[in-house]
Amino acid sequence: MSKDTTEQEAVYSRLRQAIMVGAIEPGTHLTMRGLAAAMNLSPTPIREALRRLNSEHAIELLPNRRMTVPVMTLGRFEELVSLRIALEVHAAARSVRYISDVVIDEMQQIDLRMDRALVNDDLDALTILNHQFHRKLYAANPYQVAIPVIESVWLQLGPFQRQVVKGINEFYKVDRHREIVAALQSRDVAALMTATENDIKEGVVESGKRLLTLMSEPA
Amino acid sequence: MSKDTTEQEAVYSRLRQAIMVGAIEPGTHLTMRGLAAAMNLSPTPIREALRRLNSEHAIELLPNRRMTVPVMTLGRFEELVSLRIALEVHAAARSVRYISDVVIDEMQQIDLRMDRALVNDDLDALTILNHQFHRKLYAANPYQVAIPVIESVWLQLGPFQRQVVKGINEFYKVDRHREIVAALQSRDVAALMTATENDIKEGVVESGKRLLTLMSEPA
DNA sequence: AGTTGATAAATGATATCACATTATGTATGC
DNA sequence: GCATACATAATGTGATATCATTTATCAACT
Repeated sequence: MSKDTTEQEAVYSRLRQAIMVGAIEPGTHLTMRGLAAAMNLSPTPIREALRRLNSEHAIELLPNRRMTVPVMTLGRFEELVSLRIALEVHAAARSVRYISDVVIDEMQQIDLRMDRALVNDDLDALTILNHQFHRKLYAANPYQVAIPVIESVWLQLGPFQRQVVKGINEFYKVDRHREIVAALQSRDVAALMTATENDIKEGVVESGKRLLTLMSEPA
Repeated sequence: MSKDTTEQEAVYSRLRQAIMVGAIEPGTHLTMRGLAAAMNLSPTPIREALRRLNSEHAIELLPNRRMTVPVMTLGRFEELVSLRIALEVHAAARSVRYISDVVIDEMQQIDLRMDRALVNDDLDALTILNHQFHRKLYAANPYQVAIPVIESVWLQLGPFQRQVVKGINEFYKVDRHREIVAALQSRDVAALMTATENDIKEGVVESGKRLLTLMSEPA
């Protein structure tokens, strides 16, 4: 039995992915023994994975020692989105000088797959591909240190993702991705920054706000 | 026996603090059983703490499964500092509308303690207080989500911190903190942003670059 | 009927144990 | 003398056991 990766790492990736696409509903209680039983493992690797996710603020540790996926509020949502914009605009600008035609081409490939996912109404794939598209750009910078930080923000927006995406699938503008690509081709940093900001804003902000406002009104 | 906090958490905080002030030299090999023996604990809580730190990129996991504090390179350093500036300028701007006289006063108190630490040549205290000063500002924003992200960057700059601070203690301009305070008092966002950027730049950048250049030349 | 109190079940935290992998030190061969 | 092969020690990983705390269940009481 060749163990190239640890169980703990596998559990971590799996849960992380689930949270990132919003597969775990906010407020869900997570128990170590429950997850352990579901994955046929001992509680040990589970607990390690959960703690890592807690360190990244993907999972909340309640005072009772219970763990749950945090619920989104309007204030937190706005902060997370504006942080995401600040981070990604920064990372995009920092990547421009390392951009090559190969990278641009790969980004376009991902964008094409997004079109297909959109047609198939595959919202999880849409989210994952969108992340891939942006990560591809930031990863062009070889000394890059921003991606883990950005992914941490994606993670925290994750639980909310599915609900938001559901509401905006028809409004989603892949056009912004084309603007990003165009800015990269002409190595236009300013255009890239505004395109990135607009992409994030149009992607989630408007409908997210609308959703949260609706949620908080009825009470 | 009232356990208000877990062993794992204590180990995590302790190691994190040590890394943040640069007490652990880059390249040092960390073994779980070694740390466990040193702290009179079983390897279990140690491993959880180390994994959390690894998730935050404070500790590197080598392919041999060995763990170490990563060494700094010039490219990584520049990326980390520019990321730190982007993040803190953003967080500072986002905090202004929540600022009160109480917060400003507390920041000035911290700044005074920094003056004393500077006189006493207590470099670790200087680093910790500097972090406190900035965190106090960002924490004024009640919906704030940037602090964990910023601290993650501090952590990654940490191992390098002691060497840098040693080289710049006499150049360190606490004046910039006064500029930050002045900008807050007049609620001048633009001035706050430039003061924050200058504070970070003057604090570490110049001497850090110099150090890394010297280090990479002889080799 | 609803609330409270006691008991039982479940949970998280840590230590210990067992196993596979990796490192270290020693001796052997060239 | 130096490199290689082997044996031994050390290390990381995960399972199991144990304990304290928390949650759930249910009966008794007002």
